[in-house]
Amino acid sequence: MRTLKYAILGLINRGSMTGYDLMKVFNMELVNFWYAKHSQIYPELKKLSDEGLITYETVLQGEKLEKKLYSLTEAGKEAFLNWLAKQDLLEPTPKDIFRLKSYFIESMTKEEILSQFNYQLDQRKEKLKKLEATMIEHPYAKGIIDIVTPEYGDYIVLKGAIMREITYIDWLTECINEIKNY
Amino acid sequence: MRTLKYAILGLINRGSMTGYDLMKVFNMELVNFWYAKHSQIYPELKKLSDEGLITYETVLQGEKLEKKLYSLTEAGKEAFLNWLAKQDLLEPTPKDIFRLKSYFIESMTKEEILSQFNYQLDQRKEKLKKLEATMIEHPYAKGIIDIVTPEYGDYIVLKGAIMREITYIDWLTECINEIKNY
DNA sequence: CGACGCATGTAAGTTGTTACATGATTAG
DNA sequence: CTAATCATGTAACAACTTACATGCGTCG
Repeated sequence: MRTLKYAILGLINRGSMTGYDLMKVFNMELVNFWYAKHSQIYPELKKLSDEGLITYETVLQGEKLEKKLYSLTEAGKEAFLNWLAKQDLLEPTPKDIFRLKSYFIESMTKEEILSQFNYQLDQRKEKLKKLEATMIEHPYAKGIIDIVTPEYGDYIVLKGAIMREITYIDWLTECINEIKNY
Repeated sequence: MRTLKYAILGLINRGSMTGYDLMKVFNMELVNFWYAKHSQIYPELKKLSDEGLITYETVLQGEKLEKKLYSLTEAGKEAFLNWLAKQDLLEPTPKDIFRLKSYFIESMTKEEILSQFNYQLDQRKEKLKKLEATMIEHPYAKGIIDIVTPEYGDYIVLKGAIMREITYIDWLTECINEIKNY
């Protein structure tokens, strides 16, 4: 489905970027729903360039270091908007190793189970704390709602990530309590 | 990380199965946290066999149709239990195309946004209904809790899947209301 | 006897990860 | 000056999907 393609087009649509910029955005801002390594990004940029969806101008960083600043062509913008407007069927449920292990819970001792669940819980709580810290910094956290700025997209996906994390924590906690009382 | 390998070992550990059985279990019972096509399962079974983790006996179904009934070797059982007991760091957050599109919400019109979110909501509600119907059928739904049977694993992952779906629906609903009132 | 499900496999292609490879710039 | 970060790429491999390919069993 070439999702990476459209993720890149969408980001460049927000403003011209280099491959390195894209890498940082993927692995810092979008990491809660999409990401990619630079080794996947650079070849994809080459491909999009060949397809005529993006162009670049070479910019000098300092004396020698060349970087490629990409922007969308008209065709690129159109391709992105078509993808965005297309209604998709539900994706297959994401894979989850911890849930898989939980499915096999009968093969663990009570101690092992509690140790596994508590470790998972600690990590999830840590992650939630970081997400909530990001939310506090967010301009929209104060109740300003203007849905036609990029910040609104940032905001709703962040809210979704927090809700998802809380639910995972609730599930772990319920399981732990049930197992403890057994 | 060879997760499919351990998923298969875990399922065969519950009882001898054929490749076809595994396919059905993956795509019906485990589908909420792991799955695989038969084209991935058969080569993996071959590999596990070569590694000495599983063996099979050929069984006749009818007059001519041969099927391979797989079971774990001692080494296979050990490999599975070691994997199960190993504590893992949090996986990267699963990718999600709908959240990605939501991130780019500023490039959609209000009508497009509402249409997208409502379509997603309908599908998610449909899915939740199916999960809840499965839960009603489940022996553990009545409150019997015995954590040392395979059914307990089934039960907690199903509960987790329902909680996850409800949260997704809540998120969509909140977004829709916010956008409607804008 | 026809349709659907059982049963097993391979081939080609896409997506994503890990490792290899190189060099410039900037902040302390 | 040196470590971290900026910057761009390729190669090999692993995981996964789609399509190709075949044939038996069972139910109506």
